[in-house]
Amino acid sequence: MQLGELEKLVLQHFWNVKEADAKQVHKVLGLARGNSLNTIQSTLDRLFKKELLNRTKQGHAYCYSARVDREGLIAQLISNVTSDFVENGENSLIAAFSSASAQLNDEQLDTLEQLIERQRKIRKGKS
Amino acid sequence: MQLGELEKLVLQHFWNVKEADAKQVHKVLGLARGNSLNTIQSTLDRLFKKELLNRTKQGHAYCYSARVDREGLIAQLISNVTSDFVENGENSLIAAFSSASAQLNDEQLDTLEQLIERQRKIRKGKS
DNA sequence: TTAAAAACCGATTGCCTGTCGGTTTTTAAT
DNA sequence: ATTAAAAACCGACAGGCAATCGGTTTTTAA
Repeated sequence: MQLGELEKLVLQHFWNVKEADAKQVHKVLGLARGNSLNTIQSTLDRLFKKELLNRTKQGHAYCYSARVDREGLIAQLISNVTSDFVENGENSLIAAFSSASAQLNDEQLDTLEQLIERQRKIRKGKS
Repeated sequence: MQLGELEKLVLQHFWNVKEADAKQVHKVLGLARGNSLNTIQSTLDRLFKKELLNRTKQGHAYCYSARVDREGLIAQLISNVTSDFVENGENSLIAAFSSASAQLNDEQLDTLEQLIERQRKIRKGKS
């Protein structure tokens, strides 16, 4: 799934703003870029159809909100873009990590290990 | 940078085959898919321009070979697709992992930790 | 020298995002 | 209920890119 520039801007907007209708998004993003309200509406609709935004009829207009957070979208994008190069059963994130681990610095390696430990503890607590 | 289906197939081909000219690629990939030799040539040319394949005049025809290995390409694709969503200095893999860690099973968590350890050892050896 | 092989060029199709104009539907005020 | 405004919806077009290939030029080698 390909994301255009405006789509990316809109997604990032909803990571700051919780919820907004087309008019509000247009005021914040569209005017600065010279987009018409219709363009914003189309973009919101496309993102909704891509299941990246939620929407509900809020009285007059659709009220949109993020359906995935930033980390979730990143995970999804990585999965999409790498899936054709990953064996069956292999997890794309892990494959990606074995591809890119050399680019991480020591500190980031530590961070990742801490995240793993945290996840393990969560599971112990749940079982 | 967007990769089409045929482009992906060609790249994977060159991770198996070391080097080949258009005719050879066509014989292996193109005929099965019903692609003309010209289509294969165009695709090889595009991949060359994208700097994903090398080529050298080998007597009669260009001889193509992979310029990036699988891991390198995966790393590059991840970087491309996530760059608009990660802060400077932040690594997209770590951001993605913090979102997706809950979806990994225990075994995959182990695998990841082993990969981290392996990377650390590589660095010790180098320093 | 020349026929074959390969590269190169240009055109077309199909898909996707961005872009809106115009029409229909919904909402709310009178 | 009527109606004007607001919003959604529909359809169209431009621009970019992959896929596709026919046809022409260039290169190679017999």
